[in-house]
Amino acid sequence: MEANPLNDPLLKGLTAAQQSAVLHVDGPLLILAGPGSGKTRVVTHRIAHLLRTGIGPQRILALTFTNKAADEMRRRIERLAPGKQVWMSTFHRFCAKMLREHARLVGLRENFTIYDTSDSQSALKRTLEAIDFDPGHFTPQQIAHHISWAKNNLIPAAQYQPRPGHPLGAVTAKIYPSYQQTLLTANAVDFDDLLLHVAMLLRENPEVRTMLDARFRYILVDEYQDTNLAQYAIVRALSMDYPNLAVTGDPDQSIYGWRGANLSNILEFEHDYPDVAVVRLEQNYRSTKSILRAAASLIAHNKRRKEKDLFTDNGEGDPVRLTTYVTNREEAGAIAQTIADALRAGTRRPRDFAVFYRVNALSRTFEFAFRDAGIPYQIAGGVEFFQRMEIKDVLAYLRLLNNPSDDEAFLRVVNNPPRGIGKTSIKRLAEYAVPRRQTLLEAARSAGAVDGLAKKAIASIGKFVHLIDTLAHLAMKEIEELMGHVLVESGYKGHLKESETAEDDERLANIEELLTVAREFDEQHPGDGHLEEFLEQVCLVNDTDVLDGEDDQVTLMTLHASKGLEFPVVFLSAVEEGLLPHERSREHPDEVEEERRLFFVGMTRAQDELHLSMARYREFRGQRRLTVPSQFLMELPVSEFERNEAAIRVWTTFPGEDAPHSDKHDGIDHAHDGIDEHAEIDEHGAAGGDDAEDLSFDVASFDAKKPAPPTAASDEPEYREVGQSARGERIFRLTTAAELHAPAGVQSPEPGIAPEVFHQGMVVRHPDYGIGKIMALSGAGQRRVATVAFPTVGQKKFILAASVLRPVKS
DNA sequence: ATTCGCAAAGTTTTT
DNA sequence: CTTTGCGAAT
Repeated sequence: MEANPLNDPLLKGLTAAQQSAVLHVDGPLLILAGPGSGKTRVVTHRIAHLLRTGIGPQRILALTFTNKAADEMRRRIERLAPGKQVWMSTFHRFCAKMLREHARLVGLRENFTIYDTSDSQSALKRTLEAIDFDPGHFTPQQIAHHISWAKNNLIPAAQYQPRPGHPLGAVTAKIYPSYQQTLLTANAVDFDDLLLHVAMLLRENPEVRTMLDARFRYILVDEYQDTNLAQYAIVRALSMDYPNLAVTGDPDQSIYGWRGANLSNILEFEHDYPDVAVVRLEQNYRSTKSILRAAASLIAHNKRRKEKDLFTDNGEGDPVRLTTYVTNREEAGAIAQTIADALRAGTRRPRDFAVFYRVNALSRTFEFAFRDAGIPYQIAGGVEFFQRMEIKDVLAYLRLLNNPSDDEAFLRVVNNPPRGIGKTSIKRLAEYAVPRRQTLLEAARSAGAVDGLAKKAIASIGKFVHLIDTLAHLAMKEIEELMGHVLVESGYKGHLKESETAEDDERLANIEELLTVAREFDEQHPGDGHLEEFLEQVCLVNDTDVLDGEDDQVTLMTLHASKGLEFPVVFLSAVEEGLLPHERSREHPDEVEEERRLFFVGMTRAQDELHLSMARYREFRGQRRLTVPSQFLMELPVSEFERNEAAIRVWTTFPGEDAPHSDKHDGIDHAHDGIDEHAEIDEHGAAGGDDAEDLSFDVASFDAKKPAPPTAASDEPEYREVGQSARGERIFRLTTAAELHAPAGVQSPEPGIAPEVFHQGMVVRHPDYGIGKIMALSGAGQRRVATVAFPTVGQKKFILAASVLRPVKS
């Protein structure tokens, strides 16, 4: 080992903190790594360091959450220490391997099938039917989710106890054991079982635990903040005799609490391993100072965290931009326009940009905008290849060959293509199989003995069984060849070819694609008999792994999907109450903290430019809604942002001229609406706000369109005349929903709250401006006036007796 | 066995 | 506005 860091390629260019992590060999290690802090570099260099101290590669295990992360790590290790085969994989893949070795210990056979989410759901529904249980108003999905929760929390079916007074728990208690039996009969596991079985196996078989603990002397866990209790137990069990456990993570980036990730695992790591070495990586190499400052300011509002001092030597950069658009279409259009301009100017390429949103449903507007603007884009997480019907069908044949007990696979293929085995016949088979704890294929073999089966059905079933047996002889062949036989001999391909629809043509193309996947697998796994491996490979893979910087396109994705990535320019859209934080988190403070972390993750993806935006009116689920700015905006240093407020716009016309049209396609060139063309008006019609003095007029943007006739009850925003300027021009502004829904002249749908309720420093909510803080109060009684600071629009004055301000409980 | 129509519900989703 | 699931109808 080299002593001088300057000459050591593994230490060169690293900070003292990073070096200490790289050089750490024995004992527990906690690396608290802020966003963009060079974590992957530290981790890979540390593994390379372990290797060169003479530790065998087979003694090292690195666990990640995604295939992508594992692949990236493997790639970098290969560069640092060529030829060393360190075991790097996802938790689930690792557990699948362990479980194959010890399947018998949990009542499985080593050729078990891994059910994906839809297989599991279908198995659950089948179980409900089989035990003839009516879950009342609970959906199978809710029950599945709750079973998943139990598994993530290390509660096996036998130990599940419903909490008193919890109806869903009571229902789950009835179904969970039966569902497990269904899986066991099918020699199958769901995703959660992979972890649960291994955790239980380690707990109940000390000799196995001891052996594996000794086998994996050096364990490394990435994204430790996202581990759930089962993963925690597994890691813990493997690090008792050899507690050389290194975990990396950032409590501030934990965004999978809703899936059972337990933030306590990382927060309490020092408690679990008292002699832990803690390394904090707080220097950020990714973002500008202004971006980092904003992100740090936001996350500081979380309670459950470890204080971190993020800093960077990078430049100050452009200020973070916060823009309020009138509608989501304008938001998307303006973002597309901004990108198009940069592309035209040649300063950026498409792959430099990313657009984030909280929910997938918001992607649509962007798709249209990008298509219109002719900007190449890709969306993370569309309809996934391996979820397609035809792919699942073909794979189901292979699954059934590998594991004849796989009932889900049987059901999928038994009458596909149609061979005259209808619903009734299948029902009879199931009725025969379930009480005997037989698999459906076993029952099919004794079809003659099954009550109530028609002669024709018995013959068809016999033919199907024969087909499977014939194909089973080929199961040891290479995957591509096997798949070819399946496609032809099952008649699946022929059935698709017969039909002439474009849809089926596409399916055939997808099947060709699957054959290519098989061919590639064969090339990587020379020789026969890798069917099980192939199936495991394809069911533990996610197509978003394919999505990376290969293509030069703008990337559209959810905030969740953005974790671990970085982009020069990030647009973070729809920063609105109900979306960020999401509606469903409102009740629980913990969940609001997770939403804040989600926002933090999104912001810290940006290298050079961060653009936050919101729309005053958002079309969502077919409805146009007035939005409220996100409460998180209050926690950002908005005073140093570049703010563009386009929400409440003032148009003026000279006497005799027409007012602007309120239709969205009104001919007004919104793309050119800038801050200096508009000013704000408070609800009393008086100019106010920071920019009031700069009120300027935009006569040029009017065309000859007629103003919309005032309609009584409409959700459409419209332009209303609100007064005259000193020069006699008519002033219009876009109405707010509060006005639209209230009779004219009435400001508030409900009477004002007694003015004396308000006090300085109180947090209040305004229907248009969102959440703000009372900065000052003056006057008394009916004339009492509050000065309120809002994150998006600055300070506003309100006569309390008449205003729609409401105190916010906090 | 497919197709049609209507009702209901619609965070996020590494595996 | 979608997508999805179920039941009825061809």
